[in-house]
Amino acid sequence: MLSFYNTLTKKNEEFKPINSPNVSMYICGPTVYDYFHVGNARTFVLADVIRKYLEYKGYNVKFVMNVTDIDDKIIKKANEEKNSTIDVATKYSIAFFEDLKNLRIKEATLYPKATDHIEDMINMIKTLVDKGFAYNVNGNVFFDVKRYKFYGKLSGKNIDELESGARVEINESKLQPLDFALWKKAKEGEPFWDSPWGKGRPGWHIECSAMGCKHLGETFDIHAGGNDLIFPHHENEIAQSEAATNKPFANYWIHFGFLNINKEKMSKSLGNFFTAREILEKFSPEAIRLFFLQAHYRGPLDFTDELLASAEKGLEKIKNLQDTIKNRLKKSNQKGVIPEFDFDSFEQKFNGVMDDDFNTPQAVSIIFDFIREINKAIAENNSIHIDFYKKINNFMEKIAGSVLGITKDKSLQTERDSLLEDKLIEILLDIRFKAKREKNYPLADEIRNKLVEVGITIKDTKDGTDYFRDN
RNA sequence: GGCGGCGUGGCCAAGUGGUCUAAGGCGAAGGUCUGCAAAACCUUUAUUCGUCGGUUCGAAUCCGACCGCCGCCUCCA
Repeated sequence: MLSFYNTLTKKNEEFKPINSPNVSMYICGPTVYDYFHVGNARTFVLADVIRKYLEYKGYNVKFVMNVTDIDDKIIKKANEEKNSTIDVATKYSIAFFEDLKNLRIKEATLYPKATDHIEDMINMIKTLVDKGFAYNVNGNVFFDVKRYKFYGKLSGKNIDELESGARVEINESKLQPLDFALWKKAKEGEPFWDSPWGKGRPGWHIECSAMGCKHLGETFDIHAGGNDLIFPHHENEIAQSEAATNKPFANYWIHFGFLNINKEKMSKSLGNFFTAREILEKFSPEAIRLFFLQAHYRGPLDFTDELLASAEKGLEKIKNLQDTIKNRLKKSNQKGVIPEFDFDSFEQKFNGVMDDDFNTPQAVSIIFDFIREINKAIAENNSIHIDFYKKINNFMEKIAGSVLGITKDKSLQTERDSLLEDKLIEILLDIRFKAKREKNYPLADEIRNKLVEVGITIKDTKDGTDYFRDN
């Protein structure tokens, strides 16, 4: 039974989809005005793992991630780069998709763009104006937070206290400072769309409401995003959507903890950030994912090169096992033994911890326990039946691969392997084996060293010599 | 000021009332295997969970106080 923490109710709840086995899930995607940073990457990877775990459990997940392609920051960037907002958005959208792919994040079912949904947003704003939840001041339309009596229910904030905080921008035209823009009047030279309130563009919050409702329904299952979106973004989404539809917007709200630099939030506005693509140049996507998954999704996590390096090191354990399996699958015969091994109990443990608020650190520890036991089983037996390796491979692919994404990427592997290369290596290993048998160690070592020079490492084992290519 | 979170071994990080003398990864030390390697495996590395009190038969886990750190309340994953 899967249960996880719901920000809306502030407790763990059993997950009951509206229309099982279908699950509707929305995650706030990027505003494409720059490359996204590692903090964003954490959110995207974690959402990816949750989505994949749901799929692993048999749910059919409709996973929607929006792309905000019109917004103040894009306009600003366009001015800086002396470019059009469309060019800026296009450039960084392309980069966004590349980075997602490089992080081994599964493609969403849909990536709706804000500019493709202006009509839907205008309609929702119209409804809000008609119902008296929103008001127009000179072509700017604001949501009246006082009219929506549950305002603050997600973030646990109270309107009056927020006002006394006095950090909210003073804007003469608003009824109260917390009111937020649904529609912004276009200034000179800014991109605009026609609307009943004149030329302008949508406010930031309305797009998620409009696109969520359109693609997932007025009420959907899961809405996820980073911690800092709880207020005001998600609070505002709830207010708008529920005021417009009279229905609950999303049933479960999941929020991810921050990635910090020296205990401080990594953010574009603080300038202490690394882009995901920078980090991908230094570390493998699997190591980055492992690093994220070794901490709980709701807590903060400090980011340093040292920590990434230790994740990269840990990942080698996984890779080494995969390499071993790959070798054995190639040559193991049908005659060896099949060691006793309880694959099911590992899978059950994995399910158990993931069902409990997606405890990925424990899930990872189970993978490592599994690897240790498997390595032991392999070491203890002289000749192992190929079926055993197939089972190991299936387990790893199913759990560590498909759900967590911390196994070595297969597509990369197959590209690098050529049959001819394999045969040549095997010929050399055969010669080396004979040399060893005749105690001609200088020749044996020479072969090994020469292979290392071209990026092939070999390991002598009870079942012959394994070899693998360095990545 | 309001709201929320956190403080566990050298580092990272699970665990939230008994199975905890506390998982897993990294690091360190020793060992097994090997012609030597590599990998793997084994052993050791927190009788202790920020501090001080309390509740309880029993607490890292609940309560209180204190110390320290961080986030949201403004665009932000």
